Amino acid sequence: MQSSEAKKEFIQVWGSLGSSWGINRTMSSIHALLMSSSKAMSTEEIMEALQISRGNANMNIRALIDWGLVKKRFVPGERKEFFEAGKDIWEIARQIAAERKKRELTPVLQVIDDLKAKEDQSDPHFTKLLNEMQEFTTTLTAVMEKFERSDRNWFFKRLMKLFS
Amino acid sequence: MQSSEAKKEFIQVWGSLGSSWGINRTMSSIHALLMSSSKAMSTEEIMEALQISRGNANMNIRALIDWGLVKKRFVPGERKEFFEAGKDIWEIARQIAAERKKRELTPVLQVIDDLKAKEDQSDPHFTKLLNEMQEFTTTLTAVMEKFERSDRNWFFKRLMKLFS
DNA sequence: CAGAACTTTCAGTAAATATTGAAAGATATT
DNA sequence: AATATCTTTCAATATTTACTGAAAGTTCTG
Repeated sequence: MQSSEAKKEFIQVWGSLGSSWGINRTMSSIHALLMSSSKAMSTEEIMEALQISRGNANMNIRALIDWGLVKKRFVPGERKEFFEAGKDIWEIARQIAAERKKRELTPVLQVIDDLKAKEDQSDPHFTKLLNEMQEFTTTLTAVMEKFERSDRNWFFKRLMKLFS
Repeated sequence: MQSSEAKKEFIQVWGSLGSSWGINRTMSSIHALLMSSSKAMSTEEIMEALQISRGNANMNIRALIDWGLVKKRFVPGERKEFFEAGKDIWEIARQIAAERKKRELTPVLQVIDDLKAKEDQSDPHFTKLLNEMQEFTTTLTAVMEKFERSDRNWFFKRLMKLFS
């Protein structure tokens, strides 16, 4: 499958966007490739399309599966695995938000808790900072959980309404 | 000024959080240091506290100023510059959101526009993807702009109401 | 169960990114 | 206007992160 110029550019852009958000370039490129492909692709095809090694392809496909962004797909009569990405953009956003919440927000809440316990109260300014940060993070977590559970459009509808 | 253990840990955690979001570790460490300091600090003091070189300190302080997270502060009788970070966590979040919108969301909208123009319509699936991505990005941009302009208490109140 | 088809791992290497420190550039001071 | 104080720049270097490819591992097939 030879991609159109537009698809290639899309893959490129998505890759660099990912990398500026702390997600490795290859991982987001594979994601873009699979999103823009209408059929599931094998590891070989991905390697070929992006000109990357087998090890790299394999590792990043696994990472995408881990993030819930890509699924294995068994193709009748084929022995090897095929992969496909979910195509609904709101669903993808929800998945990414949920994962980042789990990976980054939850640990931060934990750390703040620990710090508050350690902190000797000698610096009221710092104590206040920790408290506000805890409040902020807790609220943000709640927002993300709501988003995580909301159905496709409910959340953004509410949000837009809130701001209109 | 010798920081407490808790402050040191806070700086450390904030730094690694930043780096997992594509912001360089030193930049977020300096930010954490300044947030947790009740007085403005000079470049020298920052270098000393974080054990970093002058060049590194200077570059990252400039970046923080660029992001609107840190401000110069002239101290009477002192020739050198002092720096201080805003302390209001909602304000900080707003600033970061606004900057990332400007740096990443706006360019993406531009690219999608270009791609839609280039795309030859031969692949309806890809066309649909681009359209949905455009819709999504536009909505997200609108939400962030609202957040950007809203005043602190208003936003917080509305947000809490959404979840009650 | 031997061999083929495919997947995973990981030590070595390459590439990207961040940091240093010394020199050049400013700006103030006498 | 020479000197001192402070800031910025940037080529060299160090560190971190990502990638490769071959070998080991796994699963399927006849």
